Amino acid sequence: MYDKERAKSSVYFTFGISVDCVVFGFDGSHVKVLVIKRGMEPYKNFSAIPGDLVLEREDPLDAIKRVLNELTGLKDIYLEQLKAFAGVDRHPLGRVVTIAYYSLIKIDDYNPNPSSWATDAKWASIEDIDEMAFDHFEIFTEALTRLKERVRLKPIGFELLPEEFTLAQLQHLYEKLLGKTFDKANFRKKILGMDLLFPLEKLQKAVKHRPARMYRFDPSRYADLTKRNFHFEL
Amino acid sequence: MYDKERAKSSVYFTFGISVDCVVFGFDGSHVKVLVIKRGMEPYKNFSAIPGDLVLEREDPLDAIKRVLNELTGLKDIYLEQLKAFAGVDRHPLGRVVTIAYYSLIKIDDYNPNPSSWATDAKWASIEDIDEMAFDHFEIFTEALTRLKERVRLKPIGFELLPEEFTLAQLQHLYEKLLGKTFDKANFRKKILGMDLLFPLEKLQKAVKHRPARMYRFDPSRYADLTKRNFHFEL
DNA sequence: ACAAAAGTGTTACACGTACACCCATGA
DNA sequence: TCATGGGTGTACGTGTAACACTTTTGT
Repeated sequence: MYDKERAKSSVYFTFGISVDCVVFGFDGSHVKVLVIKRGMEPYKNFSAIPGDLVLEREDPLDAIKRVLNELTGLKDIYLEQLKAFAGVDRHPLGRVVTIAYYSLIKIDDYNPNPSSWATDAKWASIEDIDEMAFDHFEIFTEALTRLKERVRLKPIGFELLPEEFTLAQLQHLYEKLLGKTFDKANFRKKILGMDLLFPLEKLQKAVKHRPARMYRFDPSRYADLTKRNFHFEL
Repeated sequence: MYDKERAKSSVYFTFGISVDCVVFGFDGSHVKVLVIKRGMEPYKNFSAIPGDLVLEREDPLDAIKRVLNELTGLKDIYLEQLKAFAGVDRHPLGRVVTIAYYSLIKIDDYNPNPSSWATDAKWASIEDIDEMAFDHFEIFTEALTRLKERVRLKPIGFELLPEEFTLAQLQHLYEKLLGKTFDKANFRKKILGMDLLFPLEKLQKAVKHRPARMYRFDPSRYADLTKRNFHFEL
């Protein structure tokens, strides 16, 4: 994305604002991040976080929504600002202030389609990330840390699952995210006890064992509970 | 602090980076914020958060440390970035990206001295803050929200107390910060059970009741425990 | 009938809550 | 000796941890 800078006036190089977004997904087994492969110098062939420069009269939040929409075709994605990265020499071609976001998407909603877009994006497991262009590895690391903190205190894990999911899927997600295991029975009791999940009649299909019940997160229920001084915690 | 912009070249107005810091303190009874009174338009006579423009080749973290040092004379203050505020029209004189921080200081270390500095800064109780210049009220609100979250999960409350403090002071602080009351006996058991506080021989003095024991937070102890997978939580 | 995962019940124990009580100091 | 807040012990209930067990499906 920074490649575009080359085409722009040098005013942007002396002082640019960009937005980058760490996009998380979950494929049922691993927590994933969306990375793109840079096609140009600097950092040619390095992995990078998707992003773009912010236009002169553009709100950064609009800018990052634009980037995400162009990349994935999705709207109304869960999105939160992480922090700004603004060191003097983070970009070799001139000073750039980057406002970093992270977002959570349902992985089924976006399959990187190599032919659809110029940048080739793909999902990478978070354990496999090692080096990245610029200070993107640092951004990724901080985003992951923040996600781990947030997911314990806010019911945002559901953003990474399909609309309808089983409790086993949910448990698996939390186990991967928090890096520990839960007892099945206790996990169910705790999460169902919160009264945040709406049980559906629908059952899992085409599994070679007893099919699990599907659930749906009920945001209005959560809003109600919040007013009554309820605090999600896992 | 924005007043300085007037003296600078218009390049900064078309695109400036500034740093602002929400400085918290605790006087034993109330959580306080350091506010300055603006002496010039725009927002003349409004309260504002201390801050300044970032120089062309200055790291924002250095910039905010500079501002805090100029204002309070202190160094090595607890400091954390909140987030960036970068809306297009937040500043009437031109686009400014503000990186907001918050910091915690021991209130005894800084008494606003009206004669010592041009800007007159003073401590205000967080309940009394209502309106501020620019979007500073929003910045303040978000900083406070973040502080409330952080203080539950990280042992940073001590940054707001003197080096040596009593358990009653600590309890009071948490009660004001989290907006609830704790049972004295249970609070002590919990906090002392964490093994983070070093009990001193010293006792409280000149109080007209039984003097309380003084404690000191032990950061090295905390570092140790963290390695053993301990997680602070209150 | 078997494997595999869903789903439930039971018990022991740790921890939070509530509250009563004693202690040390200044006036 | 009284008022004030420091400091501690205990009893009770709730919630978490551990684990065994039953259920339902596909092969």
